[in-house]
Amino acid sequence: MNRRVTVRDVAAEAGVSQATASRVLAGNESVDPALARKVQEATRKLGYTANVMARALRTQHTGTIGVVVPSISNPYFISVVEALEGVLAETQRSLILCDARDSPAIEADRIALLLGRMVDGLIVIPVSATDSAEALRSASGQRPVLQFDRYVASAGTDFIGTDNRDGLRQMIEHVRALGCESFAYVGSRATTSTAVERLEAFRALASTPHLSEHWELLGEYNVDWGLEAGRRLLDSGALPDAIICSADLIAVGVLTVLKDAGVRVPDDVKVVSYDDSMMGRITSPTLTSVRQPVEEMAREAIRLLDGGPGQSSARKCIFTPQLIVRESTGAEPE
Amino acid sequence: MNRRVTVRDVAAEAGVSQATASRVLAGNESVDPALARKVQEATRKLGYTANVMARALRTQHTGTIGVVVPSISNPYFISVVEALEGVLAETQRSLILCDARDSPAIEADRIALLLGRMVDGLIVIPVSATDSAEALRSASGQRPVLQFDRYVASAGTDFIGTDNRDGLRQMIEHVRALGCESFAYVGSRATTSTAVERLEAFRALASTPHLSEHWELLGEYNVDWGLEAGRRLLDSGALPDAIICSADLIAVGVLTVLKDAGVRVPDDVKVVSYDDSMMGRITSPTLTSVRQPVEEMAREAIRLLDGGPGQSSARKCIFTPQLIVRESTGAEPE
DNA sequence: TTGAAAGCGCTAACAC
DNA sequence: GTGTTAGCGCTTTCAA
Repeated sequence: MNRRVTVRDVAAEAGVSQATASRVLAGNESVDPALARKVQEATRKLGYTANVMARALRTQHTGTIGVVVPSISNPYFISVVEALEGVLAETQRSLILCDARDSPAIEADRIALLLGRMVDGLIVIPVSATDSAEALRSASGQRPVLQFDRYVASAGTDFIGTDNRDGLRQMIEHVRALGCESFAYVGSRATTSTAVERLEAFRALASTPHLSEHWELLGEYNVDWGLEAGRRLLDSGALPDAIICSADLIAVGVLTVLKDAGVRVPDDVKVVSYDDSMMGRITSPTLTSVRQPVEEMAREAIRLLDGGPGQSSARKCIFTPQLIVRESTGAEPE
Repeated sequence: MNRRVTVRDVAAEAGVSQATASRVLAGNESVDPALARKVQEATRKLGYTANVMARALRTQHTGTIGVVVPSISNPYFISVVEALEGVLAETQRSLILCDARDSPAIEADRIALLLGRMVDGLIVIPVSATDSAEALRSASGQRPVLQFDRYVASAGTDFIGTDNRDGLRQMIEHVRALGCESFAYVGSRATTSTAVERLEAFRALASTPHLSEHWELLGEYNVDWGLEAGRRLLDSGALPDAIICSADLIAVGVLTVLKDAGVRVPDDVKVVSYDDSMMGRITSPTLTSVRQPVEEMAREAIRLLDGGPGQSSARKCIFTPQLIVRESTGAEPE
């Protein structure tokens, strides 16, 4: 646990000034090739790596962006992180990740942490449409901030998301085409923009004038809620023709309960879901699910972030998702 | 995007020296209550938050530890991160997470990044038993470093892990008790300590003098490899009585292929796995899997890290895992 | 091209 | 109890 090796050490070893060493390390300044080589060698010999914090203190940027997700155990969020990581790697940058554990307080804390560590920008999937606003707003006063997937209007930051309404439309048209006329919606409580938009779209689309009844079960974005909701559905007596789940995590729970009760999917009831995460490919049956174009969204997110703060007002960029049909609505096993 | 507000600003606003302001902010020094109040007010009025990097540059610690995992999409690693996060939260600390994307080069890079950001310590699940050594060794010269789950002996750091040999013993004894006599092992190539230990244990335990044949399929820790291995098993003609998988991710792939081929688990073949991650609870059938005591391991990890570098030599702390029996070896559906 | 020196925002000696 | 000052490791004027 030796003292860190600093530019000063490198400079001494190479027999040049600190400034020269720094120039060589930066690469872009004009330095005598001979001296440059000496510095390179010293660097290698001493195993020098720059202290990012000290450098950042000076330059005000770090080549890292901070990412805060509501829950690290949601595979959809993980896929977002991986996509962002890929895009950043193209420009030699990296990301540091924090988990808000579904708590606005922890989220605010992590945002402050990242800001204090001088990330060049922040990408946040907000925990709450209301309680996340303040932290986002105050952060956006210091660094470019972009909301991803979920939108908090009052935060006043740029936003990348998808058309949840259209996603729901695709789900419902698909099962209607299969003959379904009654629907249950199993989603999360309306605490996020995605939850609100999906629920409203469901309400608008699920019932037509002359037919179909529908019902709604609202909880959280996790497997346990899916299990619970599945049980309630079963206890209520009659099942709908189709169960519309607002996330794969939830659908997984629902599917499990259905299976245990001997209900056959898709024969007895169809199940459609949202996210198209890895989970939906390992369940039995596999899940028909709405895929969001995560890679493209990630690329656009970094582009916006790099563009600095929105010129005048916050920019919104909405992508169109696409339904992927699998066994839970009757696709043949691959 | 205003200029940051600094202690200097707060001090000026409160009409005291920078040092006094800093003392008040630190809290533990003795300061005239009247002045203290002024500083508090100025802080609030200006919306001051300390710059963690500047502070760290001075104090050499940050209240954050860095965690590097081989792959963020492996739910077992995610469970480790969540456990660590919980333990750190108890002492108002937090963690920043980096994904090595299964590459020793990226891993080295992330370790340097974290070190440059002055984390107080590093917990690493190494990507490779050989290629991760250098980065770990050099990091351990600067900060306390602890290896978790996988061990790189030459790195010379402390280690927290589980007894993989015993895990395998439990798996095999369990299926033997169920009458299985021939086994296939589907694991990852021997590039990590866990892969090596599990494979060796399998070899030592799977064949007894008078009966049973066995075979080995070695690939990666992911679902695709499980799919591939499952296909090979099927193509080879006869199936073993039991398939021993070295990770849930792999078992999930194997199970999928088996299901598609109409092979019944556990009737036709038993499947046992390792990790007891969430995945194993959503597959059909659910997976019998070896659970590692992640919470306790996390707590011990932080304890070791806090204890500073190993007094003399590297400390190793080995926990005992436990087999959880589920449907894939015949447990009744909950 | 190179070096000396200032300063990013903060804390900790050391003086008063 | 409070202020002055040095310096954490780095980059970047400004002179030479």
